[in-house]
Amino acid sequence: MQKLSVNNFSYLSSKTLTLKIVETLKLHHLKATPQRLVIMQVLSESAVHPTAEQLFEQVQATHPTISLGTIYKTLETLHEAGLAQKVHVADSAQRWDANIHPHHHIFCSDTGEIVDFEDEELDRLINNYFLKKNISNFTPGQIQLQLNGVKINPNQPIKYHGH
Amino acid sequence: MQKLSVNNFSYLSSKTLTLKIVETLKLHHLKATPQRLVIMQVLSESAVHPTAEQLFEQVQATHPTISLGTIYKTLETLHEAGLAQKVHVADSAQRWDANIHPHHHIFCSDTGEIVDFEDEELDRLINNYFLKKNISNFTPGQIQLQLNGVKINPNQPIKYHGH
DNA sequence: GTGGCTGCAAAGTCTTTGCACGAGT
DNA sequence: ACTCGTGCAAAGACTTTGCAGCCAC
Repeated sequence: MQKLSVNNFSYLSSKTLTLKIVETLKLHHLKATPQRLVIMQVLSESAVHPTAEQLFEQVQATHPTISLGTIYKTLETLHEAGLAQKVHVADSAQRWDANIHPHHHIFCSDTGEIVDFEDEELDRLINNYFLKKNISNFTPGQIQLQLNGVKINPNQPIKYHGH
Repeated sequence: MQKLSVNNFSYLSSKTLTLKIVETLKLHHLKATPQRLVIMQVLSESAVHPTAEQLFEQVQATHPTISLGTIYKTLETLHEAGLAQKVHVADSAQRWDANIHPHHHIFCSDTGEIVDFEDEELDRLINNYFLKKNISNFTPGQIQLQLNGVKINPNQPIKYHGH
């Protein structure tokens, strides 16, 4: 089945994004409920890799009746459908990423900030390496790299060449 | 301060390992209590990257009076001293690793198994890459790679060239 | 109409905390 | 002796679950 990433459409207007989300949900045989639409939209427009709780707070601003339980269930459902990724970092509740394209993470241990890092050259490098390296009794899948460190100026964003 | 990894001494007899652990603790100005000795010994001899609970069960076999709370506190203390690493994987409580040498992880999403992966060539490759790549407003530290996948034969261990 | 989804609240799991006592230095 | 560490139990944080009613299809 074709997989559509929710947040590869950030150039779209909010209305068009909603349509795209509806389409994506239907492709995965999931009902396009208003709750799911909001949650997916907020997650896909977020840059912070939010926790369920953070997502809940943001969603509440416009949809105060959506419950925290629904956020949890929806995120798990999206994950099972391959529409959201879990991100695991130190000393934090489960965090979420709408970017389902294989990618890496830069993690600031001071602020807890996570920045997506995507680079073909790096992927080629690592993939070539593991092709040479024989790992027996194991079928490799996604490779995820995490670059830990600290921000120099906490008020400025982390950037990298290619952004 | 010199940092000693607890589990770099697996070739040592149990008695010598204990002495090494005492020495390591004192180096870090931590009291060498029997509880800490057992916990460090069990962790350093474990291959499964155990959770606090799993460690507790193993410790109980020989030291039934050590409490779970002490396991948690001890692990956190060891972590702060740089003597134990946290390992974050999907759908699991916090897991622990006595190997504090920078290294990577192979993770089987079927069995939850984690295998340490250490290779100089890979580290050189990645470090060179990030030296070229300019990431601004960020002081990079440890790079951790996780190779996700599934075991082919669940009853056999995962191995790789160089093991 | 029906099956899947939601809201609610309760329960479950994992982890931290406070405190009095005990032990290592 | 003094300070740090431990055991215990309670509390806290995070997440899942059960179920009745509702809504997208």
